[in-house]
Amino acid sequence: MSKRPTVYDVARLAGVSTATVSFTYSKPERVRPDTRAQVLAAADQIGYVPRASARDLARGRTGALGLHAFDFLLETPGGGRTPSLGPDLVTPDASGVARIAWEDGYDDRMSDPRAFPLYVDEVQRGFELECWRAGRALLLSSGTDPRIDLTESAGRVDGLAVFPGDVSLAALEQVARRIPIVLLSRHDEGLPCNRVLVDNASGMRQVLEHLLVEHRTRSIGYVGSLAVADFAERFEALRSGAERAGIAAPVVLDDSDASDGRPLSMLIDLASTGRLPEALVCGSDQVALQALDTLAELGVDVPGDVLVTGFDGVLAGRLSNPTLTTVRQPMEAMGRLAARLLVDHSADAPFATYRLEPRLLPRGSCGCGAPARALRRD
Amino acid sequence: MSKRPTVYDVARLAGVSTATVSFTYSKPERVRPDTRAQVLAAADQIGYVPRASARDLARGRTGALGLHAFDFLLETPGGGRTPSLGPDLVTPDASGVARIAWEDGYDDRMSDPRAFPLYVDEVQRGFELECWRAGRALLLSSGTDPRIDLTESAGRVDGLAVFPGDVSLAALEQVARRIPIVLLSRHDEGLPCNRVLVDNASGMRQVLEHLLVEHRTRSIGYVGSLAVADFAERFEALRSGAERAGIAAPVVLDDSDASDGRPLSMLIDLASTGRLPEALVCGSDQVALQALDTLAELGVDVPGDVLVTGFDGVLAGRLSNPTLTTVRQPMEAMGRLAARLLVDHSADAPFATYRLEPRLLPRGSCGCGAPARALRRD
DNA sequence: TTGTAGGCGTTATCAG
DNA sequence: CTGATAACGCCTACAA
Repeated sequence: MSKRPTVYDVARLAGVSTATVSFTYSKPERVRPDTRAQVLAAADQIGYVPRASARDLARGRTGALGLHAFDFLLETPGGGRTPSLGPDLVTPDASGVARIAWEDGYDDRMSDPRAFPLYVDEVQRGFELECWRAGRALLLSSGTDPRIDLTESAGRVDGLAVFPGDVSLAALEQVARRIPIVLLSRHDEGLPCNRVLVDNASGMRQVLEHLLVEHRTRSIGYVGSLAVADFAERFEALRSGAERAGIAAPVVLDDSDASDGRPLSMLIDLASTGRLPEALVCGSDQVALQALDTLAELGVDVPGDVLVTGFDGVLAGRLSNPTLTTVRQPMEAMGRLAARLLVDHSADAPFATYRLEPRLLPRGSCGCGAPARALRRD
Repeated sequence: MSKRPTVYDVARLAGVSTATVSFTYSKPERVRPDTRAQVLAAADQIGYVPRASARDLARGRTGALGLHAFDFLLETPGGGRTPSLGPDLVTPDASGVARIAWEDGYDDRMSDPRAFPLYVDEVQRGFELECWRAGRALLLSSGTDPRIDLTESAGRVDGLAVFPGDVSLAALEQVARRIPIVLLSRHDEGLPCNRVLVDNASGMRQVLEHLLVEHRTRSIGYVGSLAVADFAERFEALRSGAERAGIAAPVVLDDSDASDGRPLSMLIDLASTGRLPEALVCGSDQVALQALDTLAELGVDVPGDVLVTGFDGVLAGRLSNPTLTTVRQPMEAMGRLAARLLVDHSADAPFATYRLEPRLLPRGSCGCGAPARALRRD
């Protein structure tokens, strides 16, 4: 009795059978009101809380949806997401109260738009909202061990959305055989599942056209890694677009090796030798913001000396100086769509790729700063 | 065989017993390497994914931590969190590709700093980070039915953090008897659990002192509801502070009834009859930003005609015009602390209340706009 | 190191 | 509407 109470305990106390107890929780309408009241009272009295694991086991499904990311450290080299510790746990005083103050700057560091919200956070939010709508619980997971962790979370949910990251195709294939999967911004071929991704080529075309038409740009540099699939697509669109427009192929400033300290060394080289192109098209907002910092330190004026554009549309781009011209991905919509595909999943529906349209947001870093009141409407 | 494979299937195929299969996953070191390889190969072949519900049931715990919120609609009346639908699911074409474009303004609405990230989001982020650190999965849940939903999620996790909202004390008490609970910004008395909250009084004292000393304010209005515990604490601190300072008691502009359409009718009244106090101290950033909007529409200049302050420190306060003077809660730290208390929980440790120190951030809405470059450093 | 068998707490089935 | 009982899939002594 002093152990965790079960349906049996409740049933005995309420003078009913376990089935009645079960129904009381899962199908209230199928049990007489006063019986129900008795059961609830009994449950209350002995502190009964139904165990989901038992229910899920019996039912054969969990009712939860999952969103799996991989170690953030891998995703944002040098980024601010490293899970650093807060202050040590203070011992409460006699009255059970602990006051915690912070060393100067702690909460500033902890509330940095450059670290949050990022792309994944906005997608995640969309996923959350759609889960609430569907009345589904949401299991968030993240892992460094690509094998174990993915399988782990897969075993807990009825459907799983997966962010880009270092996971073995084999593991994904395995999981995809048991539950529906949605790939977010991943281009892995041959997996039996739905995909939600953004039309990178369209986004880049919008950037290029804007630069060519509005700013008469004739020379372009691309800043960013080429290793990630999304980035590679973006660069390729830029390259082929430049070719089509008859301007020089974009110089590539790859920063993928610069994970810490002073990144963007190639940018520094070009800037200090006066060989900067007229515009720097960056593979992501994060890189673009770094570039803005670097250029500012070098005394290069943006957009006066060089135009800069990003990709993603994170909030930090509205707080930089100058504000960042960028391509906004419909991040929340991507998350919503992913969740919806999982919720509505039917075994026989064919898999599809959903390619969402991004949109150019001209702002200060290309000299198209919006008027003042646009602060609120963007 | 066409059904979901289980340990038995794997065991049979690998020519071992189910115990060996189990060990292969949970205690790899206790099984001979080649046996292990065989088991994994067999699992791979038939697409075996261990079911967490069965494991959790057998083990008696889930390994996951939970964060429970209540219906957002209740929390942010008239706010932008209403889970509205995205566009309808487009049918993919023959090649399995669906292109989705958006009506104008859709993604603007969907990416509004006034709706995200809010207080809860930043706390949640801290909680997430700490979960990753501890290698725990995180179950996010939200519910309208305060009774069922809370119990539901409680049944799935080893520990639960609870946001403020409409939940019956009885339900919380029930759950607290089975698993450790941490209350976030909740002041419910008498529950056997830890609490993490912010020192509202300290925050308000900082605001008041700033207004009195730096701006020589002599008359103050309080804007916001008094129904929520946090808000009530803030108002009380303001009231008693004003009394101590020998200035008039703050006028209360309660907006709790104005859930839609034109809120802040009292503010409009005062403004249009020229009876505005010198400073409007708001109970939250959200209310403060609404006040800023309303005042702008009325042609009242901030901070010229009236000073405005908020409370929370959400990102939107840096994007408003003028930027919002506010008190920042260490939101991420609160989330981290909550998770940590759950992870480190030991049955015999006494419960405590952790009261974190917030900090004043003087900005434009009280005429203390930071210098330009502070955009990045705040 | 590996196999056997009982138990974890609920749900579902099928009578009554 | 309620009661008995067999799954559900895995873990873990205990034995071999």
